[in-house]
Amino acid sequence: MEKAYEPKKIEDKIYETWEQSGFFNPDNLTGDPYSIMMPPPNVTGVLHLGHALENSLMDIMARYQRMQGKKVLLLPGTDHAAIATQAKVEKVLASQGIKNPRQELGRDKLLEKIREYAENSKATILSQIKKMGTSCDWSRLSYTFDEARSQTVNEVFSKMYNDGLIYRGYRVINWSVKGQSTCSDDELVHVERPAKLYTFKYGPAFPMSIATTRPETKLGDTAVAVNPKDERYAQYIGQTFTVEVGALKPLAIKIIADESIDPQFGTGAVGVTPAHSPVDFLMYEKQKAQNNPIELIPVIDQLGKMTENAGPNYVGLTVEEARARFLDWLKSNNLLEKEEDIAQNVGTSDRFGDVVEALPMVQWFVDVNKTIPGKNKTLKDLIREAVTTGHNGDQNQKIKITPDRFEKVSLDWIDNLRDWCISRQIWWGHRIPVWYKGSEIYCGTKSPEGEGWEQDPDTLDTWFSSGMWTFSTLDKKDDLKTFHPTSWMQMGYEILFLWMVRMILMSTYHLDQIPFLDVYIHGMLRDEKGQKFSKSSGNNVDPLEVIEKYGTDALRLSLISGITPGNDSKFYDEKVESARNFCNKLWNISRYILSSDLENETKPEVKILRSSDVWIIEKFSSLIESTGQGLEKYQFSQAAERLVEFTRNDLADWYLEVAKFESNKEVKAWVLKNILQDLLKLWHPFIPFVTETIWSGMNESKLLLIEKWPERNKYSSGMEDWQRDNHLLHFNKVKEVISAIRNIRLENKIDIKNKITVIARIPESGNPAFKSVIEDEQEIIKKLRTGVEDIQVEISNEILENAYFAPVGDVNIYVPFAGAIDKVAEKQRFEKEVANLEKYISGLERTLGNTDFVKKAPQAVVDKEKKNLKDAQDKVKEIKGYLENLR
RNA sequence: GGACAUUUAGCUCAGUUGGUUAGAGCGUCGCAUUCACAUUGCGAAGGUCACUGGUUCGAGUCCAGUAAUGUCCACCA
Repeated sequence: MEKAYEPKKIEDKIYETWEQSGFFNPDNLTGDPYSIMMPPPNVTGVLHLGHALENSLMDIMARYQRMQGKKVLLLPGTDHAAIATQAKVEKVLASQGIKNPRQELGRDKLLEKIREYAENSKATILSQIKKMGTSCDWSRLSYTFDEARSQTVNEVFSKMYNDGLIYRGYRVINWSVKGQSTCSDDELVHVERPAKLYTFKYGPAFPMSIATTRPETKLGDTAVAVNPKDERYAQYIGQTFTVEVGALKPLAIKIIADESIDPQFGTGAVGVTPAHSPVDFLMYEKQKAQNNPIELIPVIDQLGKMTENAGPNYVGLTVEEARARFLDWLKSNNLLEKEEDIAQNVGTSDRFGDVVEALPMVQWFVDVNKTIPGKNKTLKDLIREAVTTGHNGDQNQKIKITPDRFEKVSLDWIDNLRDWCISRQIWWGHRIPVWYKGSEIYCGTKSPEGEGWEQDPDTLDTWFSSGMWTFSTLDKKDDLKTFHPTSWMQMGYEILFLWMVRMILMSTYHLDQIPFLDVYIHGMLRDEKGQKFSKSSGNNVDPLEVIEKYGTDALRLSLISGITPGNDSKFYDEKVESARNFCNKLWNISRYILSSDLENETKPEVKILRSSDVWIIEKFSSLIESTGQGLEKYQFSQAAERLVEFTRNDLADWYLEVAKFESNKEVKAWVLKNILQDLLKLWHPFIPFVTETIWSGMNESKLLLIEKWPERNKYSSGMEDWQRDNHLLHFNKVKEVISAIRNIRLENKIDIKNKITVIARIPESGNPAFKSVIEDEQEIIKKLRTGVEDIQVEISNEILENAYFAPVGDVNIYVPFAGAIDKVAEKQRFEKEVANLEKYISGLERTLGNTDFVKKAPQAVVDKEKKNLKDAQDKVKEIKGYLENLR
């Protein structure tokens, strides 16, 4: 074995071995099915650290479950990411001089360009996933835009259409002028910006003033809404006033009542523009439902210009120009009353970046509030059910969200859910499976027979297809039956509403099943300063570079260290570095163990186990349990932390050191060999490459990848509890003694090469029998190792006078080394300790003197406290006695 | 405006159902080194657990309020 672990040399080779073994494919595995669908990365570019984190989490679970003997499917894939990809490619093309790609290239050519880009990006992404060591089944690789997935999209669309859950309607939608497409409510990013709030009157005779930040839209006003309880305006409700503001026709403004109007804000009266405000559109619909309709006048078009309706003075102007002109008109007519600066939240298009315009258009919508035929439930109900009572009230079909606080957030979101606009005017995406011929309309999975049918030019919202990811990917024979609902899903909180909820909607509607049993929400990665990673802030980290420098295992371990569900975490070089160091530590531990003589296949007899053996076996046994539990509860960080602690502190620093002086080679061989093998198994899900490499040096033919998870009972020592406890107690004392000796030596600057004379006694033996003199630290370790009696040494009065006394539990050690002892420092040290102890004692006494405590606290707690008190008092007595002698 | 989260050592974070002396890693400082490992080991210093009040025999932990920071949602025109 090399002196240091060098990941670069082996990682690719190992991944290849795994892949060729066929065990990434569940068809080659047996056992209960366990499935994870990889959230498909967008084909807009390369993977970033967030993806690396996700791959680590998923792969840890997949490998752990595989070692549990399950038939594990981790299904990889990519997402065509409709708007995101088209926007990206258009930007690239623009930078190459094709300023207006849609017009200059046309539909087919532009799609060709995007496809080319997407394929490139896909190839890069897939190779990155492999680099991460992700154990996914490449034979089931999926793409949201491939044949099989598109087929499912058409099927589900048609089904929803036939169920009347998808409709085509004229409604106000979010329109990106820049992208020339709609956006759903969830694709908006709200940005705060300074704006001006203008207060004005439509005309001198109009009974009230209104306030607005968008004066130009007022050319399309058809109502003024007031709160019905507002006495100032109650008399006007129901009246219509005709005003002349320069629009094509005079505006008929009806005064309507609406509860949502805040009488305190502005003038308490709101100009209603049904065509250009989602809120106002709601009022428009409400009025219509109450048979008290108001008009709807679009004054802005899809290019962001004023329409004819806006009047001859405004038609063709941009909204900014129209605004200025309208304000001029208000001013010159003395209608503008106030102008104030306010902060305003505007919705911008997530992908194109421009402020969206609210426009009325004919679009396709998913009706979330309509009763599903034959079900007495709406889509909204289905989503709610899945996270509360369970699908159809079945608790086994309830989605568990970790951490659970996201359940509440989801419920709030569901309550506010409005009809989902699913049609987009971009070209990159699934074409809406609807065909028109004259007034005829056809919806189906394939184009209809006959001539003259024309398909709807629009494409579907990308989330419509990704919502089906958990089942559209399972198109192989029996896969759906075997792997759905999927076992576990992980995602960042930022796509909770965009994706998680839509998967629930699609799966419960289409399959009558929840999409996944468990969902784990992870936080976002931030840089050292807590800032988001992004290209624009220049702090982007390329996972491949990190891998190149430190190795994949180090990256994986650092990513999952220090994270807790749902909370953001910071990522920086030092973290990877220490993970890399750890991998190397594990490598060297193995190197050492494998270089020693391990010829023993049989478990040693209980009676020849030393206390250190019992100790490490017990520690390891509980490690098996805690690692498993940690993973079952998705406490990745904690599980890894415990593993590090065991590997580094317990195994390397204590057991291996002490074992160097172990005389019983057979015991050592069995313990070391077995613990090392099983430790590699525990570590494998986290750091697969280094563990597999070490493993391959021990087991020529078999892969660690499919080894069974260690059994705890293999490490039961088979001894009585009291016996085991004695061993553990003893070894803990040994550790204390060794530590104390180290301290003494260090503090007194005793060279390790000097002989230290150590004299110890066991107080409770009552009659200290001193036997031998021990020569140096390593000798001490050896002696201590074999039994307490061995370190009892003869002590003369002469030695006692110069003795250094360190109380360490029940074992007291005297180190006569007169010349080196700084008595003043020692005195201070002990006085401090006494002070601490006394503080502790007085606390305990207060507690124990409290009758309520004795009555109410559990007996075990009281007893423990009593024992603690006695121990502390004894210790103080001893130290005080020593301090007396010191004078 | 609403909701949620966070606040513990210089930094990054643990702290399971309340149990009395609050932990780790990094960093700092000191020390060690023929050893499987300098990608190492040992040790020390460093914290009124944001603040105020409450519940309790007992609060970092539960409750209420305050402050700071962050995130999400939202139709103040």
